[in-house]
Amino acid sequence: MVKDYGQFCGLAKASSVLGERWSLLIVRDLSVAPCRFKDLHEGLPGIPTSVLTTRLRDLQVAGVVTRVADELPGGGVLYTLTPHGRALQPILDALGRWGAGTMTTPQPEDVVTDASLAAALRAGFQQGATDTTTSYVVHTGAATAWADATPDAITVGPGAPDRPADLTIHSGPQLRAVLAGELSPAAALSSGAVRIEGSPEVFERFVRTFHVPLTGAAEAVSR
Amino acid sequence: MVKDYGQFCGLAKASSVLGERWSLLIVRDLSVAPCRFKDLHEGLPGIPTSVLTTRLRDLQVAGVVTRVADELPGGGVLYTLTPHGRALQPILDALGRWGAGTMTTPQPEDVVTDASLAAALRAGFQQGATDTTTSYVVHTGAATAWADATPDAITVGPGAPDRPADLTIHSGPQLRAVLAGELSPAAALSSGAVRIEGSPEVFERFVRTFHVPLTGAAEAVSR
DNA sequence: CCGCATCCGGCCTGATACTG
DNA sequence: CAGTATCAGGCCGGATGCGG
Repeated sequence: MVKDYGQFCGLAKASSVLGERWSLLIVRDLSVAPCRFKDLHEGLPGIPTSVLTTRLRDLQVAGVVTRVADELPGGGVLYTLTPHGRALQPILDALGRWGAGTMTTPQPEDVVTDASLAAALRAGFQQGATDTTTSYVVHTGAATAWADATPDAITVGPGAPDRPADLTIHSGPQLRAVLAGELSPAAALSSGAVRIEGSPEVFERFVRTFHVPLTGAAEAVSR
Repeated sequence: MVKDYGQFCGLAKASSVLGERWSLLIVRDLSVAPCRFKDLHEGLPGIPTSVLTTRLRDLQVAGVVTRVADELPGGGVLYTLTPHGRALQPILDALGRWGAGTMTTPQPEDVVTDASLAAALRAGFQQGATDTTTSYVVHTGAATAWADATPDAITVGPGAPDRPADLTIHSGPQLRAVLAGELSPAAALSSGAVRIEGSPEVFERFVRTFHVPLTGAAEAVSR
């Protein structure tokens, strides 16, 4: 079904499963929370429904995704990661950090979705950066996600949680610069780039806990 | 130039750079050794030269690859990974281990290249599995690669080295089963599936040092 | 509505041939 | 050696339709 590379190589097999357009982002969204077809379609602006259908089927065949009936009212179908698919999470997080290393200012058409924000928080989590347990809610652009951080574990999810958080953050894309260390938390707050509900000390802890540095890698092309 | 996903997300950016067909395998080959155009073309059976040209150009623009004149006699052009590209190595190794978890017997048309064999050895290296330093040469199918293993570091390369190794291994695809723990080193030797130049004790050390278990993840598809 | 299947224009891939 | 040129076929992107 899926196009292979004709090599007996783990990376080649992985690439034939995950290398097609949209596949990695589908797994990303499912790694944050089980999704219905509609959730995936809305969280992946631009994906045609036919391609989403094909990818979900191929990911099932590859043993990455399962399709189960939704028990919640309204019915529908829930897509979930298998254990094999869940094993991709740390790899996707590492790839996300790598890709974030060259991200500074978003392109005009760049959007942030709930799932991508949650995945970014999970990827940026610095184990041992703090010795307390804190709950966060982050709003940036039209996206919302929550994170519960303990000293050595992180739990994230899309959207807003039911319970109030220790710190709620409202920001635009400048949050990227703060997490990269390019903009100090104090400056971000005083300039109004970031608005918080909670104490500035907890915001500084947030910045320490989720730190994604810039690696600035774009180099000249010789041609 | 490269197609983007319109998301301000590290994983989406990484996917637009590495997600196109052949890109990951090009980076894999370059992570093992600098390559000339011809080396890449021969190490990636089936890739059209036009696609290879396009990918190399896109990877240069993304700051992953550099193009330099070869100093060696005969001249030519050498492609190398930038520091940003080299940062992908542990991620590719992890992806390779993930993909290898479902690999058992190769398809009839599956080949093994020097670079993929070297990358597989690097990916399978178990830090701390041994307290000695050993040099290996592995032949499997038409591919050859070498590895120098210290207790906590691995160096690999394609082809055969100049110096003789502590252990030389000749095998077919059964080596995969041995490294997965499905076939004991002793059984592999006595059955003739693996032939070695060196001591069986060192071969057992090899198997401990490069261990890639099967995770068997293929699941039923509901439809 | 939700989860697809179908259809169509256009771009990309894959194969071959050819050039500096 | 290191690519460019060309072309058929397949996949992607976008719109529409349809059964439960």
